[in-house]
Amino acid sequence: MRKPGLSETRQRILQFIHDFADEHRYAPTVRDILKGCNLSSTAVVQHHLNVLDREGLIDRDPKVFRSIQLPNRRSIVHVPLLGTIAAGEPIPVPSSDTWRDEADDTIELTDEITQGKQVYALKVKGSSMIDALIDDGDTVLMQPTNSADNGDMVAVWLKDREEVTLKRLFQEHGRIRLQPANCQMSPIFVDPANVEIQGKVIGVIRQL
Amino acid sequence: MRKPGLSETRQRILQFIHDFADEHRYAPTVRDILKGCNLSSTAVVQHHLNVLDREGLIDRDPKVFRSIQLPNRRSIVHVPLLGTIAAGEPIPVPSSDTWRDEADDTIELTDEITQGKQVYALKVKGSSMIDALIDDGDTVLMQPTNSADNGDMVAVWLKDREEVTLKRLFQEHGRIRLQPANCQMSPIFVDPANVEIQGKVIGVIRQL
DNA sequence: TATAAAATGGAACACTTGTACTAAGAACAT
DNA sequence: ATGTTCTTAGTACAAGTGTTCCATTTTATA
Repeated sequence: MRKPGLSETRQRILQFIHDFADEHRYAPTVRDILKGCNLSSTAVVQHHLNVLDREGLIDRDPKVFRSIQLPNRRSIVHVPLLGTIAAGEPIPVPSSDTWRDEADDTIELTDEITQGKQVYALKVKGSSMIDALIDDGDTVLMQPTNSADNGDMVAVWLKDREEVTLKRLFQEHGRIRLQPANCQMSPIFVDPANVEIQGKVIGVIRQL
Repeated sequence: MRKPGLSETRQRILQFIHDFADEHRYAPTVRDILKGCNLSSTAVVQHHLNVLDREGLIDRDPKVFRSIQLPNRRSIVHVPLLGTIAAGEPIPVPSSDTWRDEADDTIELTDEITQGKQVYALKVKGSSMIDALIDDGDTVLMQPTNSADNGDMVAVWLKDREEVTLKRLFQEHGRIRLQPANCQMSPIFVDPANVEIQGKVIGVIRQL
């Protein structure tokens, strides 16, 4: 955590900004920092803020009060919950409409979880995804796509069986191997013409 | 989303506050709202803000610029990542020290995921938790406790086998039933003296 | 030790932002 | 119509907040 080459005072200022923002949900002023760090002149704070700014350790918009921000700070993203995923039915695929439709449910995650990607969420219905280590009631985070790299966990629609399944996908000379996440289970092999990739799974969330 | 009994203009103001905060990471001023909502006097904004405040639809600290906040907003919590969980070793149990030790890794989640509870995180090592539908590399969210209600998913240390396992726990007249999350698998029955509850699992996160 | 560089103090100043006052238009019921 | 209430305008002022200047002290460097 401690950055070398950073004076004790500036370290304290950074920490204070962090804690203050955590507590109040808005950034501290120069004078807040002054009191919070036991300094005795706004000029001192000003000086350190300038240095921190120059070194990229804080962001701030001059002309905007209370605009000090710590970079690399996680932000909250609103992930639309577009419906359910079950074995017997194709998954909802987002249109440009559904992305911004505020009327639907959303779950709020940090971008650490979504990895900064544009994702949507589906609630798992039923126990058919057990072999992907996904339980009834879990939430899966999907990235819309029609293609995938080898090894990606994808939601595929198997045309002949008329069912959707979550598996790791591998292209193998003329056929496709679908490998369950549970390593104790066997893969299935299908004809490429028989599979339709509906999205890539980038995460699973289970709340108990 | 749309609150009934809320004038069109005030609705727009709420929406603007939300969007502005999302974009800038700090709250709008009266004059920001003025421009953003195509109004033409600060007094109008002021008036609507007063009404919204009175109705509890916004929070703000008079005397603090840019302090307008929307209530019910998710906030980010820093969950300490205290170590790993594997079959063969007891899990790290947090002390009051480790909670605030900033040197350790943390993951940042919304309180929607942690359900507002005080939790810590463990990284799963190995495939021994497969029957709990938990894979190698998953992150489990734990709540420290020595007791549990029937049906809770807990981390228990089995003294005779010297291993930790994640199961649903049920007290049954003189014995304890440990039920795997995977319903296809059978429960095990153990002597109460043989189990030591190390924590309650309140969530699982998998990133692919 | 001598010198430069960095950090600190105190205070004034300028800009940002919230608030109050007044007046006028719009909606609405009597 | 008439009055009441809600909304919109324009403006001025007060308070919060960032910035600058200069002097002083402390720390680092040769």
